[in-house]
Amino acid sequence: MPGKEIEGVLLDVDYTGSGGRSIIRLFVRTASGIEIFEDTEFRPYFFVRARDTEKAEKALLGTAFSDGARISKISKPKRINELNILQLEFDSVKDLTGVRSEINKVPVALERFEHDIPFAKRYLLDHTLLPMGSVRLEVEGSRIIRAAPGAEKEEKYGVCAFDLETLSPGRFSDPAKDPVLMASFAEKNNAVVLSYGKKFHSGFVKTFRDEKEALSALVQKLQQGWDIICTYNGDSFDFPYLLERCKKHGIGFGISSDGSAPKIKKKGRDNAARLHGVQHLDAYKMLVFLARLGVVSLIKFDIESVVGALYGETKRKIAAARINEIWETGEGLDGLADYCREDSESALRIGTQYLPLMVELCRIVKQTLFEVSRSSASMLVEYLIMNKCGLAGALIANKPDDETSKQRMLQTYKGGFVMEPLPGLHENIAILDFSSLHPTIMISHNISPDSRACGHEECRGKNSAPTGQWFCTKKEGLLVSILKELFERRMEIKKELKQAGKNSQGATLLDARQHALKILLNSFYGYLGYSRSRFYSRECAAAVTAWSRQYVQWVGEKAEKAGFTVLYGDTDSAHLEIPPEKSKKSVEEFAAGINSELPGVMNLEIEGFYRRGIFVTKESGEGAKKKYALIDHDGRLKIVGFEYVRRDWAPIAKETQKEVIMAILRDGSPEKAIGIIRDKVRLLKEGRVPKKDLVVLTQIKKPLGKYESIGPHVAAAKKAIARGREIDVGSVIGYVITRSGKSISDRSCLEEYVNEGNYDADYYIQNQVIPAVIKIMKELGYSREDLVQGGKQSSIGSFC
DNA sequence: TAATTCGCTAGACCGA
DNA sequence: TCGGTCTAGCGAA
Repeated sequence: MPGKEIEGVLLDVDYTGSGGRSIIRLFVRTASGIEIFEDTEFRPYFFVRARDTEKAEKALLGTAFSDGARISKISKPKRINELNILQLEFDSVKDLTGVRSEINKVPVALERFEHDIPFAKRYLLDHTLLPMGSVRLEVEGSRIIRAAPGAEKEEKYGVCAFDLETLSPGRFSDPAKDPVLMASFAEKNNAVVLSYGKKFHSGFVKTFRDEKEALSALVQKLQQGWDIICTYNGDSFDFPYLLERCKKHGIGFGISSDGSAPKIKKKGRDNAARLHGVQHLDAYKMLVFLARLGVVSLIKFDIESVVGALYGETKRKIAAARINEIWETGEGLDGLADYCREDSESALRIGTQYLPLMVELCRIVKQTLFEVSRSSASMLVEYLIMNKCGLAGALIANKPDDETSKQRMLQTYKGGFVMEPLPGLHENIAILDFSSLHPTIMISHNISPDSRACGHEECRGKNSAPTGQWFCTKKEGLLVSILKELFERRMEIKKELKQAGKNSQGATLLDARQHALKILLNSFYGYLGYSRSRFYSRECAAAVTAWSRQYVQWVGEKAEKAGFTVLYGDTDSAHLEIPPEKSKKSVEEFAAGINSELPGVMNLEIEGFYRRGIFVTKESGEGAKKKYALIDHDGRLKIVGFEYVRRDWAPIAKETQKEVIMAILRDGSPEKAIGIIRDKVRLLKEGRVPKKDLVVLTQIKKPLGKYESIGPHVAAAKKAIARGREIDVGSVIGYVITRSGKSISDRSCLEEYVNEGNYDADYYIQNQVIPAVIKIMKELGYSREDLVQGGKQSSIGSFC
């Protein structure tokens, strides 16, 4: 009897245990809400390799494992193109983990494979299903007969967010004692605050009799069939807190699609609040993930800083003590409600903004939003490799043990080539760079651990890296087959995007798609050299960089021969000075010539043309690498590596540097630059510079006790802790150098304890402003003395 | 259970 | 007190 066809959006996969069997559940959003289907047939399994499979099978069946863990079936896997492999199947995940941990009890040598892949992920891999994408099921009742991916199309998701404010009487809030004061709930175009027992005037506040009623109302809102619930730090705070308060009040907190309450799962070092079906997107975790991928660049991750950095809006912060005060006195309640509402609105805004990108990542790597938003670059690559292994009939290589990965960490290899720049001011510059250098080298030279050092003498002759490693030219490597697919898809999408136009209807989706692909493409090279990689190959990583050095240097040589002056180059780029007799067109022709000689998909593109640029000299007299400033023909500045782009310099120094660069590159006026510097020095000396322009931001990267060298940031942090402030590892602190103390560290103090005007002018002149601009002015023939009020005659002392 | 290497610079630290 | 070395953080690609 044929089953019913169901098509919907796959939100989640998990498993339940009933009667000693683990059963896969799919959460699919259909026209009638989020429905749950079960695949009762799919079993947990892993593989073992044995010299003699028959003996191994007997030995496995004859072994007793603890707690009655048992293998339900042993077979030769159809999936794997390798002999000597057995597939061990289990009734439950519990059986699998029991047997897996005691496999060495079996009296024949067995090597385990794919034993650490969680059951739900296993299901997704084996069925090539796309979470956050369309799925097609054949079902009988709620039982799945067949599951397959559906047609690719744009989906809309129901997204909401919530946030809590809690009481914290003189300490951190404790959910066992301290009530939730108010909760906010945001959905598209609407947000409300739920509170109780107090008088509010704002229309968006709904007031209840007590906490229990208010929280019940929140739970009701969260239960309305959402696809995604956003929080900001809900993994560590809002969900665990709400869970406990609901328990205390006897409120049913069954907001998951199966009616169960959120579960706090251990994930790495911290926790994750896991819902079933409906996806919990912790916008904070997502931003940490995106920051590591380089999608966003954020310093601090508290919501106020994030909103400031992403949207340029100042979001005020109400301190915990103030919240308590407002609640107790009843003064300023509407302000607090406002604040609470903004928090959930911000969580929703952040979540919604990056959702298209996240969804594409989910679909490409075939994992859920919950997993992907809490993952890392290496995990994304790993998911892709696992998917490919499944399709290619290959075993997924095991993770290295700690010892192996430690050993790997000690073995490094040579990276990209960085050319020493020609210091000074230059006019008429073109920057050329290789598009996606590392992935295109890998594709074009078939660099993959499984294609290295093949048996063919011919390949050795035709496709050897400068390191001497060679790669097969007959059979495509596994990583390369993945890269090629990603690369080709991205090219297609970019073409579509170009045709449709940046402001067209589907542009957001297409852009998210190409961005996701780009992120993945760029993650592969690093994964080759990553010590915990399943596909680690230092030889491959080194071959990639060796080829990169060869290509970029070759471009430089060609450019010189073509009559350009190579000013600088870093890893994948060449900065060329175009001589007066040459035109932009000659650069285009040069690039076209290079491209006609490049292998495979490698491509050199013109990044841009610039009117003027400056490279500076180090103290040692060499040209400084990774530091330059350019201005294009429309007056747009590009500042790279300079103090201006560094967070651990004071704004006064950074701003002065930018203005000086502007005066020189835009106006061509060193005199103007001198004037700017003198103005700033004068302001500093007169004590008129506001505190905010003096704050240096630095991250505390390890426990304060572990520092061998006590720098200003560590000193400031220690002093702050002595005053009762809490500073965690990872927090970014802002400090100011004050007047009282001997060393710089003695004089450093956390910004919040410093009064306006209390700063060491000498320090800010000598150690911040002057160093930031002197390198630039020196290129124009000016000395330290020239920066001083009164001109060349003055000594350094005159501005001290 | 954080993809890589290359590079700059500051300020502490330490021994003469 | 000076100068060299090392620790530390951050950025480029």
